[in-house]
Amino acid sequence: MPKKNGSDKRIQILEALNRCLQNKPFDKTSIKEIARAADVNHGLLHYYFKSKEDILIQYIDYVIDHYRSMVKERFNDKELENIDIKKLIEEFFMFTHDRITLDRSLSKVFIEIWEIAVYHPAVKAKLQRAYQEWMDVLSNMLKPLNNDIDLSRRTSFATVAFLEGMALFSIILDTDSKEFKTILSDFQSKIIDML
Amino acid sequence: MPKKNGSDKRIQILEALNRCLQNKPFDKTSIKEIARAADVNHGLLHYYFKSKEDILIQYIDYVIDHYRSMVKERFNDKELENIDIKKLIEEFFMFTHDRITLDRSLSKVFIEIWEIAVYHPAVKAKLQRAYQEWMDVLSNMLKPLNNDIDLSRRTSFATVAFLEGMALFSIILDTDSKEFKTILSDFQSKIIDML
Amino acid sequence: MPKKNGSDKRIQILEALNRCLQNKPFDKTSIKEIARAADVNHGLLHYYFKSKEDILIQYIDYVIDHYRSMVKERFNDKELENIDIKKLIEEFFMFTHDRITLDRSLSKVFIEIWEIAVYHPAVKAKLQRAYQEWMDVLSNMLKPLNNDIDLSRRTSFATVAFLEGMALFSIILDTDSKEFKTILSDFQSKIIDML
Amino acid sequence: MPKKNGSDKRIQILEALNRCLQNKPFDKTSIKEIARAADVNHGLLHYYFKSKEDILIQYIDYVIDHYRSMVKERFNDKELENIDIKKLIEEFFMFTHDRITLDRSLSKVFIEIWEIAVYHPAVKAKLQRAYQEWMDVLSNMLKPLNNDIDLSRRTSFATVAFLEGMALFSIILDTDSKEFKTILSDFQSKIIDML
DNA sequence: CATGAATGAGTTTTCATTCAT
DNA sequence: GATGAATGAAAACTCATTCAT
Repeated sequence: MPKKNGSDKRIQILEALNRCLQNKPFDKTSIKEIARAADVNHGLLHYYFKSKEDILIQYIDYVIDHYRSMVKERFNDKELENIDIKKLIEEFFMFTHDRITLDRSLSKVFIEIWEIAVYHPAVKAKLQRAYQEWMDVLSNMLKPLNNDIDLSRRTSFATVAFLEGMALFSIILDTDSKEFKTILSDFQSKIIDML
Repeated sequence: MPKKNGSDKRIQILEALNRCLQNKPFDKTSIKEIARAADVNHGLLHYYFKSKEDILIQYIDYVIDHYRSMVKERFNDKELENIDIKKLIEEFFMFTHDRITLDRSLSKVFIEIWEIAVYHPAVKAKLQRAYQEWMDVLSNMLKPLNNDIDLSRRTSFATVAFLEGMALFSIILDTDSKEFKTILSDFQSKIIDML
Repeated sequence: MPKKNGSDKRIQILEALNRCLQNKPFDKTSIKEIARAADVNHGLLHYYFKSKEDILIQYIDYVIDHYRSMVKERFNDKELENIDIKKLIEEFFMFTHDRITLDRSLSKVFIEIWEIAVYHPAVKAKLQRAYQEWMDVLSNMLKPLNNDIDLSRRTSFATVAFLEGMALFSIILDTDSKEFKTILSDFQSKIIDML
Repeated sequence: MPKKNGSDKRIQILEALNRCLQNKPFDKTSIKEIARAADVNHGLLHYYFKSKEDILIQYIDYVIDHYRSMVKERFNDKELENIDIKKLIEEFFMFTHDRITLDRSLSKVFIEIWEIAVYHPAVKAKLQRAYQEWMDVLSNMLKPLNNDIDLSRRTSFATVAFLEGMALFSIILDTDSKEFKTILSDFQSKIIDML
């Protein structure tokens, strides 16, 4: 669904918030700052959103949906059905690394969302659903290789946990980028080998 | 006159903050709330700490030091020198799982600290040091097994990333506790096997 | 839509401060008191001014500009060019006495501004400029009478110092008003005679 | 009355306040700052003084008494009775210029006291008494020269006003020190000539 | 839809003052 | 006389939210 640029002030505001979150946590970002970043009048934010919290919720939905649809587009296609499963998993990892784990701007935002989720049940539920989906996609790929549903599920869980840990460390630790990628792909090949 | 009562008001306040952080993020916790939780007058917080931020910084130091010393006590002992290295690593994982990864109250706090670190260079630096130490301890244990410093370092990095991802998921996902522990110990044995 | 009402809230607030300063020094006047005197919500003061200090600075500018323009209007006119110089000086003193030195409300405010200037370089600079202008106007009037620039400048300096001392005493000492005016006009005639 | 150094904590505190007032107005100087400057515990200030305001009042008394006694010592002596009156007045001006008008630290403090006096009747009364005494001393010197009590009083009033205006300008305007002294002594000789 | 003035609750912080030891 | 912990009132300032235009 290509958004006609500027046609939707709502999206414009959510993207402004995304930019703001690169510099400050949500709680320290005022509605006026978001408005300024979105280049709209601050009063207008209350026309499109019923409260500051509502902006946050819609923003989180927006981010999660964005990545959910990215994954869906790439891996739910029919054409993938005939592909070699190991190759598919490899592609999945490549995609995940490049588009998610190594996207620093996204990782920053996710650390923020984690923290919000800890204290905010509705946000927590959203995250749970998103992670569940992610694990399910991976789990379904692993199943054919070992024919053990539980093991596949546990392996997916561990893998996603590892990836999120790596996303965290990509922001918190100032690790050399080459080293970081080596660790990521080492792990990936070990997972594949193990199966 | 030994200052027996009142001498530990500082700790009392930091522990009150720890309790507060189980319910609310730091930014939404007012100084008066911390004071109430610590059962002291709110003005006193500014007697012991120069600002709200100072409370946070001292709290983070307190938490990190607490765990650092726990690890130091357990694994820097001479007696460990003669122990079987595989057994030592196993013990290290058991310790880490029980005292850190599975401590939900601690994990909650750490998600909060991660978020703060993203936007706060001094806090980030503290985290970096703590994680580095943790990785170094593990790395030093792995080295004798594979004689490859770089591999040991990367394995430690991946392991700690995985553990932090698991800590995150212990809070964010409502996973069955048994399943969670299984994933944790599966991973541990795979690591050990690999070496 | 011409902003007729509300457009002058800024002036309204500065004039409220002027009234407040008749009763209390600036530091003892709270923002809420100024707001009450201006009959506006206290939050609004932070909408029009970025801080309490900013109110003060803008107030001082307002006061100084007010008097500067009063003097400019009266003495920078072309028509003055042909007038008898002694008469002009006489008029200048009359104007100064009536509109400045004998304006008790203004003198009160100026004593406050002096004190602030002592510790506040930016305010000090504003005062310096204002006094310099005042001395220059007078100096330019005296010059034709004695053809000595330095003497004119020194006489102006002394005169303005005297007038400010008198303004101070009009507030601090409870001198009989008639006596006070006599001293003022005695001095004026002596200055004129001397030249 | 030589004060045995350190024997009188009260004086020690008042002199600390004097030092503080070189940097900050009284209202912005905290009791703890005064205590630190006096090198005494801040709780002690409330032993020697009943409130912060009491420190201020006693300080003002202390300053005024100090200068009153300086003048008294110098000009109330019998030996002055036989001296040439013009010479005496000259000495009086010299003394005043050197010890009061040109004492920048004192002038700073006096600007502060003026401002306090504006809003504080008791302080105002103290200042009135001090200025009255000063004018009386001068007036009594001038009387023999013109045999007009009223004129002498008015001349004294004007002279002291001028001197205080000059003290003000010595702090507020950054006038060249030589020029400043010239203005001061020019004025002095004109006064003397006039009589 | 858009604007920006207005509101008022809530936050951190300061600090004179008290008081037990 | 000293000390320094403790108290609580009051201050400046922020900001989400409302609303008239």
